[in-house]
Order: sequence, then structure tokens, then C-alpha cells
Amino acid sequence: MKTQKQQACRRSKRAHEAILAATLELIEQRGYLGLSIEGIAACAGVGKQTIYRWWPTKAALVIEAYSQKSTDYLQSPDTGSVKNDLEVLLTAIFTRISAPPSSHVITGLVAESQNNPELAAQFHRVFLKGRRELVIELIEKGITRGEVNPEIDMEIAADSLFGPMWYRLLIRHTPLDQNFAKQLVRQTLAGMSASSEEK
Amino acid sequence: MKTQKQQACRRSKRAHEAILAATLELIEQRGYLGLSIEGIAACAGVGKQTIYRWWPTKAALVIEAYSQKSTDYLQSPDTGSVKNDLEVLLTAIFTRISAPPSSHVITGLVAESQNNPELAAQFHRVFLKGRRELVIELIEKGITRGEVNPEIDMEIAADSLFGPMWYRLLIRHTPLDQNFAKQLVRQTLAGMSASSEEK
Amino acid sequence: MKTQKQQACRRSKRAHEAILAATLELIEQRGYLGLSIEGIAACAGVGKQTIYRWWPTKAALVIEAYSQKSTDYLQSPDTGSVKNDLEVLLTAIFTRISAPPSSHVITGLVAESQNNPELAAQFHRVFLKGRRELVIELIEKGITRGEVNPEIDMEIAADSLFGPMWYRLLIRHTPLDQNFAKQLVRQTLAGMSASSEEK
Amino acid sequence: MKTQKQQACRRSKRAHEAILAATLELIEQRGYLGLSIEGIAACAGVGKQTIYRWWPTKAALVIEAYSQKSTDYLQSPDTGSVKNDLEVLLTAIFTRISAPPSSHVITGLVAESQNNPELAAQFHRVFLKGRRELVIELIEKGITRGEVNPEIDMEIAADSLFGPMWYRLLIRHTPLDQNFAKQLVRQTLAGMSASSEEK
DNA sequence: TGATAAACGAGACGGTACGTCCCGTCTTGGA
DNA sequence: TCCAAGACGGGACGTACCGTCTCGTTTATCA
Repeated sequence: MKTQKQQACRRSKRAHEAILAATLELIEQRGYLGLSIEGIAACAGVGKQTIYRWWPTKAALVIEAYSQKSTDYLQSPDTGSVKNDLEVLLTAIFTRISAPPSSHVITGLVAESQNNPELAAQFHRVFLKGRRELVIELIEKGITRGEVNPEIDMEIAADSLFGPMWYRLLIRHTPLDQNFAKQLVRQTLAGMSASSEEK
Repeated sequence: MKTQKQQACRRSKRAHEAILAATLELIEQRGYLGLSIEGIAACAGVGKQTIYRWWPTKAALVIEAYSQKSTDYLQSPDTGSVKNDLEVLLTAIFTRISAPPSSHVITGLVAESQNNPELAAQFHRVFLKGRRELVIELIEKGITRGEVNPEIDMEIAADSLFGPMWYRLLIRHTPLDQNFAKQLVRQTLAGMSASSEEK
Repeated sequence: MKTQKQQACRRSKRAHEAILAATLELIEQRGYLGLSIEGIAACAGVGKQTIYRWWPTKAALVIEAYSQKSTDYLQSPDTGSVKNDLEVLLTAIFTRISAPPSSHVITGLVAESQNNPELAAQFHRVFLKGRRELVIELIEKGITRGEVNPEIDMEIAADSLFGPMWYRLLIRHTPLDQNFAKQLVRQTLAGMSASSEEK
Repeated sequence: MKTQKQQACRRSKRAHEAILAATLELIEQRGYLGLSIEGIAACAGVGKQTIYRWWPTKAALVIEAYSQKSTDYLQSPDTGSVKNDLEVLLTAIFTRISAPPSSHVITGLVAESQNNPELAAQFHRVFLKGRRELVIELIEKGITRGEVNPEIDMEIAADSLFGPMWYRLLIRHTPLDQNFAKQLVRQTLAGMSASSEEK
């Protein structure tokens, strides 16, 4: 019962790690578009086939290489108020994600995701899901505390916080400074209408 | 003195148009990534050189081909209330932009923009600037009408309306239906805080 | 003392036969050049190593596969005259050897023999030696009978009978019909000079 | 009428010559089997495509490279007797063709010809036809002189002179010395029968 | 009658070369 | 002079096999 299936393949640990390392190294040197399977293989001292055997796509390889680096720093803040919680979390995320070379890598992945649903799903899993869940959790805490209107649409709430980040990152190429996170949180919470009271 | 520059070249109108037409045709057949200069030249019955002579980049060519199609339908609504104005405008934009094959084309352009500032600028000029200015204009009308809080940060306001659109389009691959525009506008105006009154 | 070496290995009969059978099958399907160790292994349901363990070369494997088929039909005719004996023997050989797919196989082997003396020796042993000895034997019988000039060069005699066969087979791609064997024998015996009397 | 077709393509003389030169150079270094398109391209400083554009096959390329070297030395001897004429001509041919690296090259070509009729035809045109016609011409002169029996089969006659050469070259790996040409001619003319008179 | 060592199937591995696609530049007539 | 046509040197693609190398898993003596 225990040996059921687990050894399906004898994957070489050495090759696996060398490939991921080479990928990270080359992507920082030449950017996502300048990355080639051929180059990774050469740099890792590996046959091309060994790459094609385990990753369907350049993009999948890049995701795996990056996902190791990027999933650890996330943690739920707990300052006592939604506003502060969100400010802390978003500031951390914005800072992290907008530091090169991440931004270039992310763009390449986004581009390839358009024509590759599997990749899109994987990207979503690695780069979005966790962060989104954290944000929603914080907002729900705010609702139980009575800070947040319980009738809001949670999807739109999350989109309103992350959308502007990606927008600035990918399209407007405008800096994601700390102030931006702060102001975005405030304005999103308070709304723009004249009738709403800020504090 | 007057002809100084305008006839710098004897550009073949036939070739120019054939190239743009071929670009549109092929991009709809094979997507942005499947597009090649070689293919466009063959399809347009044109030498490759003729393309390279007039466009620096595949992307520049695509932008020109698309900009002809996409700039005309925009107009400022005037319903009397910010909320309605924004709903009408955003619904129109969202519908337009999320219809294939535009979405795929746009992704490709976004991707290439990352490494190509000129292209990014051109993309901004063609696809963003006009829309953004319209939205800002509507909000300012709202301010003068007393509907919108005059102290909001206008950049963040615009980002809050467009960011979620691009986010859903490029990353979450979630539909941009009419309802989305409507709810987004409402929630952005009203804010999420418990203290704000909806109506 | 007697078992010293003979059981050096426990060779799997099943694998051995499956490999030879797969070789014959694939060579008839795809020709000598289209044959790959990988393909044979897959078709025989055998690991590649098992092939490499027992045969040094694709060619050696092919020779073994073929030698089983090709050594049995030879027998010395005895009609009473050199001319008839040779006609009968060569007709049999020519017919056998020129039937596809043998001819393609043989060509491949000839090609590889050039760079592989061991293979050349093995090829010689399997495909040439026996036939050549038979022919020489027949000619020597002719000499003792007084039919053949005892001063001829026997090497050249054998070359004169087999050379044209291989030439037509490998290079001129001209049919080796029965008539050819007959006429070749006659003209070789009689010579071409005007002074020689035929019939 | 004059420009009919002659300029069908603008082939680069430089590339053409560099490729043929590289082919000759590499084939002498590494043999026919060790020759690769990739290697030729690299050595000639040429894109692979440029080779594939003009030659369908490695073999075709090799033939062209060799045909330049091998067609010039042939000339019809005229000593007054068939025997001497044939001896002179065959000695020249045998010497030429058996000098390495030609022999290896030729073998490779023969092998590939088996599966490629066009190549076989080209090989025939370049390496066989001329020589064969010369021999037949010499024999016909012999017939008019009354030296050769006019009833012989000319095809078999030619096969009897060339067959043994190719046989020794490709299969028996036996030297083609001058004596061989001489004795082959004599025995082929005189025949092997006891009734024929030599001298 | 096990134990034990080999041969086995499977297939991953570092490589080489394949033949194709497209890049961006260069060259050659023809209009 | 600009155009279509397309050859050119080059880089990367994804595939096919090479021959070597582990992996467990039979299997067939001989201790």
C-alpha cells in the first residue's frame, strides 16, 4: 500500500537543480525574452531533451524556478484595523513584485499565459491565489469587526486592490511606491463619493 | 520651402495598405505570437524589406494596424450623473476590448512593451490615453457637480477604474461583462467602509 | 574444467530471439538505414542495454539476423560440364540475392564494412566465402576434366563471375535475370577475342 | 529568346564555392560517414539553410564536390590494339579510383544510392557513364579491326571489366594494382576455356 | 532451498545532428 | 528610386537516436 506508485520515474536531482539554477541565472542576465531552452541546457550542462522531458514549456520552467523564491515571505499582518492590515500587506507585495528582474519575468509569463490555459492556471496558483486569499481574509476580518460594509462584492473588492497594481506594473509602467499602496487602500475603503466621510 | 519634408519618400500606397490588411488578417488567424514578418510579406505580396523600411518592429506594425480600428467609437456620455456616465463609458470600453481577437493582440503588445519603451509609449498613446482622459473628465464633471469628493487622488481614481479591467483581461481571464462595469463603478464610488451610505 | 567459460552468461533465449525477429521485421519495413537500435528494442520489448550487451554494432546484429536465413540453400551442382555447373549455381545465387529486401540490407552492410574491418570480415565469412569456394571448386573440376585452361588466374576467374553480379546489384541497379548468369558464364569462359571459337 | 530562364536565381558564388571546398576538406578529414551538414556549414561560414536550399542531400553535395575533381583525366588511349588500349585505360581508372579518400567517399555514395534513385542516377552520370562509354568505344574499335568477336554481348563485356573493379573496391577490399588491370583484360579477352589460345 | 549475482525491462542522462522556421540584412533586376 | 523577390549568415526550435548509466525485477545456478 505504501510503495503504490511513488517512484514512477528516476529523475536526476542534479539535472533538475542545475536546470532551475541556470534558468534563474540566465533570466537575470538576459531577460525573459532572451531566454532559450538551448541556452539553459548549455548553461546547466544538460541535454535539451532532459528539459523537454520534464517541462512542457519555457514558461512552465520559469514558473517553477520562480515559485521557489516567491512563496515564502507572505504572512498575514494583524494590526487591529483593516486599513492598516491592508496597507502593510500590499506594501510588502508591491515592493516585492516590482523589483527587477521579477517584473520582466512576470510580463513574459503573462504574455504566454494568454495562449496557454494550463500555464495560466499554474501562474494563477503560484502568483495570485495565495495573495488574493490573504486579502480576502483581511477584509472578512474587517467585516466581523464592523469596519467593512458586509454587502460589498468581494471579487470586486479584491480586483480593486490588485488590479491597479498589475495595471501599473504591466501597462502604465508607473512606480509602485509605498505611498501608492497606502493611498490605494484608503481611497478604495472610503470611496470617491462626496457623501463619504474620510478620517 | 513647403515640400521640405512631406515627400521625403515615395511610399507605395498599395504596399502600405496591403501590409496592414495582411497583418490584420494573419493576426486573427494565428494570433499575435504566430505572426511573422515573413508571413505578412508573403501574404501581402510584398518584399520583406518594404516592411522593415517603414516599421521598426512587428509590434509597431500591429499597433498601426489596430489603431485604425479602435479610436473612433469613443465618446463622452452625458447622463447627468457621474455614476451613470462612468457606467456607460466603461461598459462600452469593456465590451470592445474584451472581444477576441483584440484581447490576444493586446497581450502580445503588452508583453513586447516591457522591453521596448518606444512601443510602450505608442501603446499608451493609442490604447490608453484617450480613454483615461475621458474618465478623468467625467470625474471632474462630477466634482463640479458636487457628486465626487474633490480631495481624491485622480491618478488613483483612474487606476481604480481601469486597473481591474486589465487585471481581469490579462491575468485572471475573468469575463468583463456589463454587470462588472456597473458594480465596479458603484463600489469604487461608494467605497467599502461600513460608514459609507449606499443608495 | 570443462564448464570454465561456456556458461559465462545466462543469456535470455526469449530476448535473443525477439531481437533478431524485430530486426528482420523492421529492416523489411524501413530498410537498413531506417533501422535504429532504439526501434529494435522497443519492437522486441527489450531494454537497449540488452542489445548493446550482445552485439557491438547494428551491422553485426543485422548480419546475425540474416545469416540464419541465407546459408542453407547452397549446394554444389554436378551436371558434368563446367558451363552447366556454373550456370546452375550462379543462377541460383543471383536469384536469391537480388530479391528485395535483401539487396537493400546488403548495401547497408557493404557501406558500413568500409569503416569497420571486423564487420567486413564477418560479412565476407557469411556472404562471400562459401559461394566463392564453391565456384572455385567447380572450375577446378573443369580443369581436371580438361575443360578449363589450367593457367588461368583463379582469383581473377572468381572475380569475373561475382564482380558483375555485385556491380549490377549495387551500382548499376540492373536486373540479375537468369539469362544474365547464363550469358556471363559463356562469355567468361569463351573470352571476347575473335580467335576464340564459340559453341 | 536569349534571357529565357538563365537567371532563375541569384546564387552566391562565394557561398557555393565555400561549401564545396568545406565538403572536400571535411570528407578527407573525417570520412563520408563523419560528414555532417552542420559541420560543413560551420566550416564554410554559411547558414545551414543555404546548403539545404541547393542540395537535397548530403550525397548530392558530395557528388558535386567530387565530380569537379574526377572527370578531367579521362582520355581515350590509342595504341593500336584492344588489349593495350584497355590495359592503359583500366590501369588509369583503377589507380585513380582506389586512392583514398575516394574509396570511402564512393562507398558512402553507393550506400545512399540504394534508397535514392535520383542520387543513383546522378552517381551513374558522374562516375560511371563516361568511363563505360570509353570502354565500349575501345571494344568497338577492336571489332572493326577484327580483334574482337563481333557477336559478344557488349553490356556483359563492360560489366566484366568494371564489375571486378567495384567488387574488389567495395566488398573484397583487395588491392587494385596495375597487374590486376592487365591480367583482367587478358583473361577477359582470352576466356578461360582450354580451347582458347593465349599469347 | 534459499542466496545471490547476472541479465533483464525500462528509461533517464549528456550529447550530436537533424531539417525547419524566422530573423534582419543584402543583392538583383524590373517598373 | 522604390519595389518584389528572395538569397544570405545566423540562432533557436523541437525531434530522433546515439551509447552510457542507473534503477528495481526476474531468474537460474550452486552453496
